[in-house]
Amino acid sequence: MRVELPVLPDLRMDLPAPDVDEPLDVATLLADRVRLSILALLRDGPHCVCEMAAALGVRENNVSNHLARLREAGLVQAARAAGDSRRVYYERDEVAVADAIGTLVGALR
Amino acid sequence: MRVELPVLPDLRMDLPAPDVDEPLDVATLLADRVRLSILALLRDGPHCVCEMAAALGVRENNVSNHLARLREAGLVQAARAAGDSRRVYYERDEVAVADAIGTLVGALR
DNA sequence: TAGGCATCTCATTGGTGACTGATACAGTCT
DNA sequence: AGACTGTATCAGTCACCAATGAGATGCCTA
Repeated sequence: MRVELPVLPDLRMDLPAPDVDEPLDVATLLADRVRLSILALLRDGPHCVCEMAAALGVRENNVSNHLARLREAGLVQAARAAGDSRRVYYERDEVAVADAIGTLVGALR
Repeated sequence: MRVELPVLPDLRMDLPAPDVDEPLDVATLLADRVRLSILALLRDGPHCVCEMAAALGVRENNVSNHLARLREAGLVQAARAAGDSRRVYYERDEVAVADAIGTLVGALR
């Protein structure tokens, strides 16, 4: 859809490039089906790696790889199960998730 | 950081995969430096292709490619300049941008 | 009309990142 | 101890997507 502008603006060839490094990191982190699904799965409480791998139909080491990236970003935390500490349960850091969203939204508003 | 869980949850290997198709599309669209920068540049009013290309230090056809994707997603609109209709000014569709953000945020909350 | 400018389109190519496979590590059970 | 489960790590491979290059289109000016 194309609308006519009322006046001809003069060219501004000196615009500064916006700093999008941080929001870009957030968007890049979210722009993967497995990672985004993990964060969605963890909305309603912690889950272990094997549960998430089964839910998403991907292999456990693959999930583990993505969890490592979410961990490094601070969006999730790991906790060994008390009864069987072979299993590692992950939960979202809600504050960090909210911060990340805020960073991304802040770049657009 | 690793905290012990109080009890051992029983495994839930039947979790449904969350539907993240739409929020994933949004995140994928934002997860590019040029596209995210374009949306940031357009916060304070319309700009033409050459202005944005200069600001971002990339070639015009490259910017045009990314604008085409943002257009298809409905996030920006094109308008020929009234005085010199060679130039095409782009502006954000604020409603569509807000919707896109809402879609992405909704997958995480 | 010709020539130049601004933008668009599209096929090709290069680089980044996700998946794989193998291996290592941590914990459980007999 | 040894076998097994669950998770983590890492190098290698492959697919996808952004940048490029060439060409086309639309508009302006002389």
